[in-house]
Amino acid sequence: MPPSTPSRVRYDVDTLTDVALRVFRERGYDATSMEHLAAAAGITKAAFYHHIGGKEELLGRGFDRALDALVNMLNEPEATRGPAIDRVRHIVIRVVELTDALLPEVTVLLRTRGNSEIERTAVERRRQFDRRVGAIVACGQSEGSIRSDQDPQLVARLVIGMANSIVEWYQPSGRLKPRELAETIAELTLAGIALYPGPHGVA
Amino acid sequence: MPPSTPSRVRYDVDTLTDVALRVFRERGYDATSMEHLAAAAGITKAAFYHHIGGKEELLGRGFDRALDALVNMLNEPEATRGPAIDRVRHIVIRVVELTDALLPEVTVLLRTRGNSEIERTAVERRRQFDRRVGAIVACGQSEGSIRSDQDPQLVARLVIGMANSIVEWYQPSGRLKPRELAETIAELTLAGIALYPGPHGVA
DNA sequence: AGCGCGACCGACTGAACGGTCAGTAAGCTC
DNA sequence: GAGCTTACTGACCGTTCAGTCGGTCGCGCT
Repeated sequence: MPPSTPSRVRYDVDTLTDVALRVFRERGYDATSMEHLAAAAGITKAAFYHHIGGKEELLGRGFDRALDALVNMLNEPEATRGPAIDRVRHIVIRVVELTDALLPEVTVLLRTRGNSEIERTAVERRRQFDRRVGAIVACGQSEGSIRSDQDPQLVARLVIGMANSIVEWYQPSGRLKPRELAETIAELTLAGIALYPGPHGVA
Repeated sequence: MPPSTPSRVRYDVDTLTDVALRVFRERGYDATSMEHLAAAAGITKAAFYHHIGGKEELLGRGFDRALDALVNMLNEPEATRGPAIDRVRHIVIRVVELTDALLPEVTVLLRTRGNSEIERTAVERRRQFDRRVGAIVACGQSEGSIRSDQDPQLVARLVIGMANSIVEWYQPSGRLKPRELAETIAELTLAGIALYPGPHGVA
């Protein structure tokens, strides 16, 4: 038998983490049993435990994947140099792209309630991400590229909140291409939906 | 003993539903046991079952509270008459206000994954809500009050998504008043965050 | 005073949970 | 082909879950 068709499919930690996060995204972490994961992977529950330390380790690996990608993105040159409004635009686009690439990981991260130590750590890292974006918004306000009539931290939360909200309905296999979606969200974030900015709004 | 200080606190279905939804919001529905609910209410688990039919009934009551409020809101005169851009603005503000007033209910609704029949029904009702908002956006595009370079259903999802995202961090007891928050979100939705709309964006 | 009833409790049940373990089969090495 | 390692299985463990049940308490009514 050629080595391209092995007699038995082999699994490793990363592959099983992929499977687990896909199921976590569909059913939610708490509603997913190890039997669900085993069935989705095509092996027994005990075989799962041969590769991983426990259910929560799978969750932690998902958190790390998502948070590492998000934090690394904030260190990209386009997110650290230039006018703050352009940096915010880049961040919004990259958040959407990363969500497309790591949809299960990001979805699970966003749904976490902080019920365990590992979840609370992830929530705290995510808060730090929001705070860094808030600092960039504040920078843009003193620069004059971003409107100064709103709290910068609140603006950051809302902008990131809109970008994050796509996990509720977005399907990578759908017709809507991630690039188009990212551009749309960046455009709405920066310019809003109104055609004539005159008569609407408060200020 | 005066009737104002009864020897035993009495509970009814609505009070217990309040307690349950508060805990569901903090821990998540699946991670919440009936013992958690009983402890939060100050009674035993068996006493809880004296008033309600089961755990899922509490969830269903939360769904109904949130969805009834949201759908009724769409039938308010300010959401059915006038320029579509003003109707969208009103809807955004009311969504924030309702989220403030029914924070546990709305949060639990938004986190639902559709694992049971009652959850799937709620998800479907929520989709119908989004679709009705999408129709109003489309109306505004043909009216000329909303920009026509984006898919109306996508715009609706994103606008509602931003408003919904506040459940992740908003606390009704905090310094930020719901009215101010609602105005900020409506303003960002309509006009965006950029100060000079010229050099930024794609189109 | 005594009765009835709704509210409530402690103790329980069967099922499902996360996780363990002894054992097996396949592949590699010498 | 003996011996070892890795991947995996089926049966099982203790715990926790949603939900049940027989009985008790206290209030209102007569």
